[in-house]
Amino acid sequence: MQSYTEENYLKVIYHLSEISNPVQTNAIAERIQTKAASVTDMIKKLSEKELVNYVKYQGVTLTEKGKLTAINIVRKHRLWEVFLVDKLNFKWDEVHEVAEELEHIQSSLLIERLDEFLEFPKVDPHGDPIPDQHGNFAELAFVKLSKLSPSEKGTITGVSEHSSAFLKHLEKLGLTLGKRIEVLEVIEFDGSVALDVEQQKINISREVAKHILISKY
Amino acid sequence: MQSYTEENYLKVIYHLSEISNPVQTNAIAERIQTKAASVTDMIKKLSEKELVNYVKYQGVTLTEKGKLTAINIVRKHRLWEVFLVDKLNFKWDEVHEVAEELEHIQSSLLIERLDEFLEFPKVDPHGDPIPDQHGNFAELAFVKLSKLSPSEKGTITGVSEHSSAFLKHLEKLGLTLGKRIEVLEVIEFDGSVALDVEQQKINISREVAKHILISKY
DNA sequence: TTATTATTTTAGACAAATCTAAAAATTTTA
DNA sequence: TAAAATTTTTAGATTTGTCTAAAATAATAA
Repeated sequence: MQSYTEENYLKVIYHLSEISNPVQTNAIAERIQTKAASVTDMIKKLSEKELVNYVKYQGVTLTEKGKLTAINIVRKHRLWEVFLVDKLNFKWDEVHEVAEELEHIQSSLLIERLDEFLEFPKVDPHGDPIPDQHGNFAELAFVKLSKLSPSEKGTITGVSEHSSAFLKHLEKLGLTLGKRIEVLEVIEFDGSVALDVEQQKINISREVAKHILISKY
Repeated sequence: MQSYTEENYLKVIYHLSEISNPVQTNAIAERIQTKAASVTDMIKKLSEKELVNYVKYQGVTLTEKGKLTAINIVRKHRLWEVFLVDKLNFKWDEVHEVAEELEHIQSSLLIERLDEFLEFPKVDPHGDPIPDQHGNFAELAFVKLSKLSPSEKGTITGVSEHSSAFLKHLEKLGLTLGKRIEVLEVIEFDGSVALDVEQQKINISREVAKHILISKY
């Protein structure tokens, strides 16, 4: 069994390793809001427990065991987010912090019953997939909006950035889950994208486009 | 804001002070599964934060501030128990440990929404009353006999345990529906209760008293 | 390819919560 | 009421997770 803190490190390493692998000490420190020295200490501890592979100065990767633990926390986090939005009427930009706490509750009975109560959801309110109890993700076909070319169409099915600033920005632009979009133009100068959303032409920066997930069907 | 550990101490002191006030160091140590020395340390800390009144060797009482904090944790615990039983089909004897964890989640929005979702329950699955967000308990038609203080009177109007062993025990003691009782004394040692029933003085354990419901009118 | 800069690790310290062992205070018993 | 037993507190140590400052390593630039 891992401590609350250890769980947080594993989760953060899991998320960061989707961007780059192995994960750097400083990247973890920034995400966890702590100092690099503290990260090194914790990494050593996780390494002794065989939850991560660690080579000095080279960064960390999760072991199979560490990855399963991390995915389990992600599962709990996303199920709780569904609960908060579907049952308690939280808005999608209000759920993250509370789910950060709830994800550490230790009871597999609780989480399986919650899954059932929510009718086995496959994605969370941000469109991120929810793994099953064995750590397997359902196959979901989506692409970053920033990867689409002019004239390509699709439906917004998720985001890969969950700060409330970002989510509020999207709401203001009318870019919410389920909306149908078409790419009109990709500006060479800065990579920004011109879109058609419900007959409205809007422009978004490449930074924003990168975090919008599109299903092409 | 209090730590997880501080919250636990406050909650335990709150519950123990219903049996005897002030609360002894050893009583807390036993409940929290720790050593008396550790309790003394924590009590000093809580005292500095003005959450408890502490006199060396005399035990502790909660301050108004400490009591409110404790009641708030009790509120959260009981609301989560209702959720687990009513929504996730937990049995009433499976909920306690999970609720012990859930009660420490910090989000008043969460707890108010949960209250609403559960349709503002007044009692938890064990029949214990759920205080409102200001720490007030609703006046209930029934009170557990174990909650009465010396000299309080009432009429036996129900039980919250239906095993035949328990019911036979009550018959033997003459504690049947409709009988008028008066609490003579609550024994500090084990929380057992001395009663007057039809001019007879009898003693019952706290465990039994907990399952006898009294109407005070 | 050496110098500079950035990143990471080590060493030693600190705060929170706990522990053991011994001392102090209180309560009970004789 | 003095001795014995119990309860509580103190003193000093330990564990977990963190920190600062300095040293080591790696990456980048001249």
